[in-house]
Amino acid sequence: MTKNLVIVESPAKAKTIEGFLGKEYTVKSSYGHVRDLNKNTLSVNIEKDFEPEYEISDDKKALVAELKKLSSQAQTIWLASDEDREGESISWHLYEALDLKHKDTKRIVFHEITKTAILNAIENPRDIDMDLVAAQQARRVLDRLVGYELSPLLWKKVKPSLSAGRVQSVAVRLIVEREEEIKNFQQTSAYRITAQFSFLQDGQEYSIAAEMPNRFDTEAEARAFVESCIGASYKVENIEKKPSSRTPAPPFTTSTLQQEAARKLGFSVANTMRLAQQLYESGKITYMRTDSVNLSSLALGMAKKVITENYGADYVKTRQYHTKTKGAQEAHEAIRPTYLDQNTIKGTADERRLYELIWKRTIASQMSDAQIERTNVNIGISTSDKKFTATGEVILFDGFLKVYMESYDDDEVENGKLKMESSPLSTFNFQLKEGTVLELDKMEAQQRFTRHPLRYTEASLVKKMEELGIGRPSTYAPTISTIQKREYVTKGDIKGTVQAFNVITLKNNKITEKTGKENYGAEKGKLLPTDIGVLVNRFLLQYFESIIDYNFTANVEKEFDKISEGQCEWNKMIREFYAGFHKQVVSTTENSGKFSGEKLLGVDPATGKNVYVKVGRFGPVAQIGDTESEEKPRFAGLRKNQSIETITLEEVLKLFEFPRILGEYEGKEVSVSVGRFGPYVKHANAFYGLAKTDNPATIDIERAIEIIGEKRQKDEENTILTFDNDPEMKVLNGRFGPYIAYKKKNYRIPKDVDPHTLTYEDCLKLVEDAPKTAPKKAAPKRKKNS
DNA sequence: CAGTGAGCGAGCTTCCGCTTGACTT
Repeated sequence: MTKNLVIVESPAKAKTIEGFLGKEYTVKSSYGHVRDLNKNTLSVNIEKDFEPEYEISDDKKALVAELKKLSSQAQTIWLASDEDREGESISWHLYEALDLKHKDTKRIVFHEITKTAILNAIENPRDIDMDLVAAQQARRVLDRLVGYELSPLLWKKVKPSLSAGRVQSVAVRLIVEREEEIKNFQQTSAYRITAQFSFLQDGQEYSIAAEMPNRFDTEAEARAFVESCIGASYKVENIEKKPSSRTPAPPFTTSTLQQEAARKLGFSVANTMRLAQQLYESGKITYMRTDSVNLSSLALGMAKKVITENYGADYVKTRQYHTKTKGAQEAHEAIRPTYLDQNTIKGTADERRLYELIWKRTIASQMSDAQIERTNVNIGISTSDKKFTATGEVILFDGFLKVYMESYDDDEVENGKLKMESSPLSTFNFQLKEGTVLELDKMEAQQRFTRHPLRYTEASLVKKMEELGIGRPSTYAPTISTIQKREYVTKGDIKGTVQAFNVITLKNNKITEKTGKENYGAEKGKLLPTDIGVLVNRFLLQYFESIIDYNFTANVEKEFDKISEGQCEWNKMIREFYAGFHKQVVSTTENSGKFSGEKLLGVDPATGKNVYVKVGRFGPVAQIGDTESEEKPRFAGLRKNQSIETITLEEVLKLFEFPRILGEYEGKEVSVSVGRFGPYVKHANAFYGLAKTDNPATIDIERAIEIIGEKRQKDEENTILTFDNDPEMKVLNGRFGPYIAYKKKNYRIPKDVDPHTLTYEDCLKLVEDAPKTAPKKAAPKRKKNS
């Protein structure tokens, strides 16, 4: 029997807090929300002013029962979920689901997990803020209405099982529109003039690299300029020294951690979050889903001590950062090491690398500015008014740079705005004087091409979404996985193209010209829209532009804020939104036809029939013949790397060349075809995948038989046991170790059993005792071919 | 895993945010 029951959201937090409070307190976790709308129905009663129909989530039933028991025995129940909209709602749902009494219930909040903060919270309890709960309810209901009315519309008009939502559909839109921008990009070029100078000082030769601030648009202008420099002399006209400083980046939030881990360590967003979760659960870092850059006073104190000890007092400058992020709720601290005096930890290599990144960023954020002296040198040309400039940076005091420097995305560097920050700091290690005469070693006019904007990476998409205020720290990673699961977007590489550029060189007063070659536009691990993504986006843009408007979330957030301040009723807001939205859903349902993106490619030379490409029930498909005609059209699915946007008639006709019948083997037909999982050989109702080096268009019967033989041998090697009395029962060795295969289903073998010693009866028993697995969802029904 | 796309109709899919394990073929 406990006197006080404290309920927080996360079990790791519960453990820590229990240590701070005496034994009169039991601390439990709700594991996030305990109630939600039913997944299978709309669960919003439109007639009853949008009343939500909540239920205890299946995986929370046991937990709620336990909490209910504990709370009935406790004198006081402290609801200590996070201090934000969702957290307030979690407390209210707990209050409802546990049947708590008002007089026994206290709502407390804290932003940092420190003893002082917790004790202070206990001293200052309040009631549940029902306005904030209403705002969360509005958010929840709006998302449900949008998601559950738009998705079925897509099933009907575009393709089954698709989805749309306030967040994911905007993420897809960003990726689709970036691709369009790239497609419409008009490349131009200009000539950049650089020069290499040298001079003697105290008997030693120094060299300086300089550049002309302006570029020439045409080759003729560039050449004319270079020619005008034949025989010219060069002189330092003035030198400008400017002190400047640089400040460290704020501590990590979820979004900036994902970005830096991608740039510096090459981690995917999901991988970063998995590792961070590990670090959090083992107590090494603070909570990893946060939009706050705030550090507790305890952390600031620790940082000061660590920096002083390691680098000296000069390097300390503690600061409190403030978020600039739209809609930030700041329920937690920034992501930081729990113990700042540990600059490394035990763990896997990746855990260590992520931890060290967090440690450096946190420490650097509390260190002094770097003091820099920037030197600009103007170099005059005797034959021209134009000038060259050379710049150099000297670090006078490194400050935080001793520990950490933030990285930038390539496009930011390209844009030039971050050039100085990101280029390696160059130094003038000599004293230039005004009037120094410089020797020209070489001058070059090089043709430079403008570059299209870069495609999004996972991390740069998260960054963009955060800027737009779309999605939350807990949903960035899942959203990226959803839009890939729906096949709106794939992750892939773009091959660059080789591009020629001209270079005009002036050396020893002689001009030479040559052509260089450069690989342009190669990109790795980028998010690319698929045909389905493009089509769904076009559909939403045509009929529901307001929902995928980049400002939609920001606008409804303003409404939610009004609700949370008690200035507006949540039902009223939803009522007003739903009136227009639902009308549009109904009119689109009734007035629009199938939205398949059908495109007439041309005419099949063999039959004279029309050839189309479109998005069909199973994805992008090519079609020969008209649907309305007497004769049934022929269909062939597009390959993974093909798109209805770019595929040619020729390529489409090739798709219809399969299946190719190769001949006979063991009295059965051998054919080759291309399926969902790539090219395969089919023989006697069995399938054999082709090797990467095999071409299904040219493969012959001999090679096919070879492939069949190889696969059979491999299966043989993976077979541990077979039984004469029942050929359907097999013990096989698979990816996860030995298992039993029986009647097209697989069963586990207990770890302590040697699979080689199993008898037929043992196997049958294991099959029968296997826990009844829920029928695989969405298992496609298949006709038995007798 | 490896088919599919006439039309019909049954029965399925789906949102965003809060949180962790259970479990894999």
